[in-house]
Amino acid sequence: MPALCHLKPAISRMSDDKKLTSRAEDFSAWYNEVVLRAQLADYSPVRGCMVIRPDGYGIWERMQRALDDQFKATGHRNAYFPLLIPESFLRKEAEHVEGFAPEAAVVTHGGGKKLDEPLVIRPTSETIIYSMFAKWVQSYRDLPILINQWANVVRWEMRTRLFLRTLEFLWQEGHTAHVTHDEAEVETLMILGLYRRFMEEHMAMPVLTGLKTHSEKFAGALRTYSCEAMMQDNKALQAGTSHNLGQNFSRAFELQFQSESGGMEFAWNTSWGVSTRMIGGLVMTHGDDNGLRIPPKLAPTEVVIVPIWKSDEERARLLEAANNVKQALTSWTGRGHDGIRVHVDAREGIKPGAKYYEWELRGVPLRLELGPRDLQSNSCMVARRDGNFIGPAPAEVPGGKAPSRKAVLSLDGLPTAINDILTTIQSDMLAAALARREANSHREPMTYDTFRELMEGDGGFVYAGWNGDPAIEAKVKEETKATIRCIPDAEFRSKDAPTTCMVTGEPAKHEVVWAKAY
RNA sequence: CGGGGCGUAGCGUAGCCCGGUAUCGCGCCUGCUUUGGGAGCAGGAGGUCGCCGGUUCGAAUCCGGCCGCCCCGACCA
Repeated sequence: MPALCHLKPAISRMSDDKKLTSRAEDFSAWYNEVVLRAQLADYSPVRGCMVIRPDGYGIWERMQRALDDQFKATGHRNAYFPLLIPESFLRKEAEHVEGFAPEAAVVTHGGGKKLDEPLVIRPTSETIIYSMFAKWVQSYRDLPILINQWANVVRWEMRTRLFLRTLEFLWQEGHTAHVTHDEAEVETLMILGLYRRFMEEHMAMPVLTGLKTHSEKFAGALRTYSCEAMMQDNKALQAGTSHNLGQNFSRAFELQFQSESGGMEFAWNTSWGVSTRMIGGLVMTHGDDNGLRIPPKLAPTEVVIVPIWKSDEERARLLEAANNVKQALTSWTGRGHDGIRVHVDAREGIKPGAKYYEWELRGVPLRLELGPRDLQSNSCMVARRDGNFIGPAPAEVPGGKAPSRKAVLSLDGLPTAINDILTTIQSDMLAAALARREANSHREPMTYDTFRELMEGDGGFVYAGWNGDPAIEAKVKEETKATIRCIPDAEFRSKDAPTTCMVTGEPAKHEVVWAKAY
């Protein structure tokens, strides 16, 4: 089928070279190679769409599970609203149309006939959801409504990147309706905090939270808050958003309720979402020149066991031993009902070293090597994907050679030891990512000239004063490609907050964080 | 939509200027020897050279048209 000829990834020097393009050499080529070769995703026959492969989807499933538990714990329930939305719905909220009309995919035909009214494939579901809420709400007693849905959405983007920006992507969108503005604001901020904790604790990806400026907020929202992460090329990735929608959609869809005092009032709404884009963030936060590194909590496979044998007799013995170790780990109850997720690489005809490289590329946090000598001593060799020592670093090695980063662990009590190491990896990854972000954040007094040089060079996050004028924001974007990522929440602000606007020298209205962004 | 580049095996490519049905590497399959950091040797499978048309005895190669993809500029989780 000639139509499939464009499926070739646009990547140079991939197959004839076992090594990845390095991050320093070409960060975006590196990213594409990691995503493809770690088998997270592949290109689809349709431009801008992607297939999420089992290893990528496995990460998504773990993200879903952790988030879904949190949504449920905070009183939300899942529902599902349809993919197709009447085009007229999109038009009912002025800012919303403006924001999404250009990137809407529209269905004009069905059943072989032209439709009376075109249907839009949801770019987001505010319109259909609040129109339904309007049917379900009569009284303040019906509020709040706390709904979440896991769904796919379509936005006809011009330039696409695997996971970061595709025409179709998977996400979760929460939609709530409340009696008061303040209650909606509390919900918006609660979810923002929930996202932040998820990104730190599960993704090991530090984020700063804050308020979006008017030009960067969601079309149709009163206020948008976001989580912003720093990738290894020092660009910002907006990893999650939480919106206080005010009464904009309530008014558009007549979502009214009778209040305690008997009058009719419009409900106050929030919406919030995170998407498969987070997987791209994970790759660009933790990956190295050997490939992917997945934090244990999100890794579909936490431990890979590579048995080593020479003869057939040894092979049988080692495979049995490997499976016994796997059994001990998967059935371990030390962290509740979920055992440790283990894979035994029993493939023949591939040397152990080749397997090591492959599992490192694919990001498995911990590798366990099991050979005849280990069996003899009732132990195994363990290596951390993040390259850190297991236990304290050896003080010195004779001959000045680099000390081995593998450690010998006894097979007795192995699950506990492995679990401890996984926990350490998880926290070390967060600490490393946090240190990297801080090392590339600039809180020193900054002139606009210095800022421009910085944005032409290494980039990073720049904390600076802003007079609050959208025209200045636009000018900086025009001149440097950097945008205001957010007006940071209190805990992220500088101790000595800038008092003047970086560009005009006028009194600063806010301290803001500037960066180039994905 | 403007500017640039490219479509040859699963992937990366040579050949194209100077027409004679296709090169090499990686991967894949089989066998033997290997297996504690990317194995070696031998054999093998796999391509209507993006599509349509033209020139020609003959087109991957020359000519025309079309399609698609990638990169750079105006939008975005």
